[in-house]
Amino acid sequence: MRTSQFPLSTVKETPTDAEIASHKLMIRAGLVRKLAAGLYTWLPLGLRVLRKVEKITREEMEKAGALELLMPALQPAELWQETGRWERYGSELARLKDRHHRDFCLGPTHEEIITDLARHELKSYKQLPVNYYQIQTKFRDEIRPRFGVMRSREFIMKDAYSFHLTPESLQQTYDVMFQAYCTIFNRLGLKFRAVQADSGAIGGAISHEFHVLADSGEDAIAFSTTSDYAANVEKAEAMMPMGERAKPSTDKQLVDTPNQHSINEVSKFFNTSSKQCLKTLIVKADNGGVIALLLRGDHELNPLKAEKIKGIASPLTFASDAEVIETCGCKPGSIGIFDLTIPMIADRSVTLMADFICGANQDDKHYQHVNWERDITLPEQIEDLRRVITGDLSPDNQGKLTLARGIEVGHIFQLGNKYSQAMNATVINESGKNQTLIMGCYGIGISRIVAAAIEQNHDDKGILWSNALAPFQVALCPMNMHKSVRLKEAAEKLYQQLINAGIDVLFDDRKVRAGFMFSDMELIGIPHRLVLGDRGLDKGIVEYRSRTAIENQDIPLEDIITLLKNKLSLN
RNA sequence: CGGGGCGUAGCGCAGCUUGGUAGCGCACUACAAUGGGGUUGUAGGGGUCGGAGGUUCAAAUCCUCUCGCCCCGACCA
Repeated sequence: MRTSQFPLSTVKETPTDAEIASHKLMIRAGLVRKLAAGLYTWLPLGLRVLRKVEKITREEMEKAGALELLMPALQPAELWQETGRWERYGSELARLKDRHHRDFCLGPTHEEIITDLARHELKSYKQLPVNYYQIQTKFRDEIRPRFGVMRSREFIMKDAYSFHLTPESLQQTYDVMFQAYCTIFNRLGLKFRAVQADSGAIGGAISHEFHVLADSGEDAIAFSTTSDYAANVEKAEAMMPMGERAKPSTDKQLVDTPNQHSINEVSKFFNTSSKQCLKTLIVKADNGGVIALLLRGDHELNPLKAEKIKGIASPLTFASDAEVIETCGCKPGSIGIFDLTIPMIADRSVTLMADFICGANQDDKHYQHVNWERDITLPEQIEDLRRVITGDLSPDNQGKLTLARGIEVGHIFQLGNKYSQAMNATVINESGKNQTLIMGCYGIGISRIVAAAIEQNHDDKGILWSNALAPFQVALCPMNMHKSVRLKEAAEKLYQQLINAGIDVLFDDRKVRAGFMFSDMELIGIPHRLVLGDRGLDKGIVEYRSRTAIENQDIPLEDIITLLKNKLSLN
C-alpha cells in the first residue's frame, strides 16, 4: 500500500476527552473516529488491525473445532421473554419497536438466539458435542461509555456457544476453549492472566476471565504470590482469618462523637486505625425489610457476594436514610449493633475484632471497647462479605494475595442448563428420551483487544504493534524521492520485492520531509522501518530500524528481504 | 439516575464579566525557499458561535427552554 493512496489520519494534538493512552493514541494515529458517545467508526488503518485480531481468533477457533455461523443483531423480544432476561437485563439492553409495534432488541449477547437455533436444529445426541461461533457486532447501552472502544455501546465480539449431553463433555470443550484462548492471546502478543470469575448476568457456575494486565484496567484481579491461584476481585474469597480473638481490655464506654460519621472521621477521633472500627451497613432484604451487614472498618463490602446471600435483596440496595432512622433510631454515621431488632450478618474478619468501636444507634454517639460475647453475642450468621485486599490469605491456602488491574478481553462460562431449560432445548438421548442440553459460552472482545494491546504496548512516540497486529508490518521511507530518479526506481523496486515476499508494506511515497514521515510511522506503530536514500544507494545499503530500537542498521539491499522474512517469521 | 463542566472553522482554544456584527494555533489549498527527525515564508479558502424562543436599535455575549458531549458519584452507615 502507498500512503498516496491510503490517507493517514494522524493528528498532532491529543483529544481532550481521551483519558487513557490507548484512547488518545487510537485517535491520534487515526485508527478510529467518534460518532457519538460510545460509538466509533473504524478508519481503514484501524480496521486492518481489527481484521488481524479477527483472523487470529478465527484460525484458533477453527483449530479448536468450532463452527462459524452468523446470527442477527436485531432480535425479537419473545426469545428474551422466554428466559426472563427481557426484564432482568435492565436498561443496558437496547430496545426498539418495529413498524408493527413489536418489541425487539439489539443483541448484547446471543444465548437466546443460539438456544433457539439449537432446539430446532439439534435433534439427537449423535450431533453432540457441537460448538458454534460468530464474530459480530454487539450492542450494550452502557451507563457510562468511556475509554474509546474499550467500553463502547457498539462493539465487535467473538462469541461461541457449545452444546453437550453431559457435564463431562462440557468440561472437555471448556478446557479446549481455555487453551485456545491462551493461544490466541499469546499469538496476539499480549501479557495476560486467566482468572476465576463471577458469571454475572450471563449465568452459570464455572467461569474464567482473561485479563490483559494494564494499570488503566477497569477490573481488579487478585492473584497468589506463590501459587497459580488468580481470580477477579469480585470473585476472590476472603478466608476466615487465622488466630484468636484478643481478650477485652477495658469496659465498654459510650462516647459523644459530634459530627464524626465516616469510618475515617471516627477512627481519627478515637486516634486509632480504621481496623478498630466496626462498619454497619443497612441493606434491603428480599422480604421488604432490612438487614445489617457488619464489616471491619478498613474492609469494603463486595456487593456481588452480599446479594448472593439468602435473604438479601438482589441487586444489592442500600436502605434509605428514612429506613435507617426507623430501624436503627439514628442517622447513618452512628449505626451500631446494640438494640438492633433486624437480622445481622457479620463478615468473617469481624469475628476476630476486640475492643472495637461502633455506632451507638444514637446520633453523634459511639461505643468504644466493645467486645463480642462480653457485651453482645456474635451474630449467628457469619459470611464472606468483603472484597479481598493485598496481603489476604490466598483461598488455596498457598501464599498471600496481590491485587493488579486488568482489562477483561475474554470470558468463558459453563452455563449448564440455564438457557436450555428455560427454552426447552433438548435432544433425544441413547435411550430415546428427551434430555435437556448442557451449554457453555465463550466470548472475546475483538475491538477491545485492539485498545488493550495499545494500552500494554506504547511509548511516548506512539503505538508499538506486534508483528501479528500491526496494520502494516514494514514502513518503506524513501528520502526525497522526488529529487532523484535513481532513488525512485530503487524504492519502487524494493516495494515490489517486499510485496512479492508476502510482506505487508506501507510505502511512504508522500512528498514530505523525513521527520514528518518518521513521526507518522512511529505514531501508527509500524514495527519495522526501511529508509532508502541516495547516500545508502551509493553503498548499496538500506537502513533498517525496529520500532523499539534507537539506532539504524545498515543492511545490504540484497539481504533485506531475507532479514525481514526472518523478523516476521515468514519462512 | 444525581452532581459538576463544556458546546465558537476539520481539530485544539480565545472572545462572553462590561451587548456593537468573530479571532488565534494546528490542519487544508497555492507559490517559493528548504531537503535525513513534525522546516520556513507569502498568499488563500473555510464559521447557521449546538438548537429554539425571548430582551434589545443591536446578541457568540443577557434571560428561558431544549439537545449533545465530557467528568464525578451511586460505601458518611
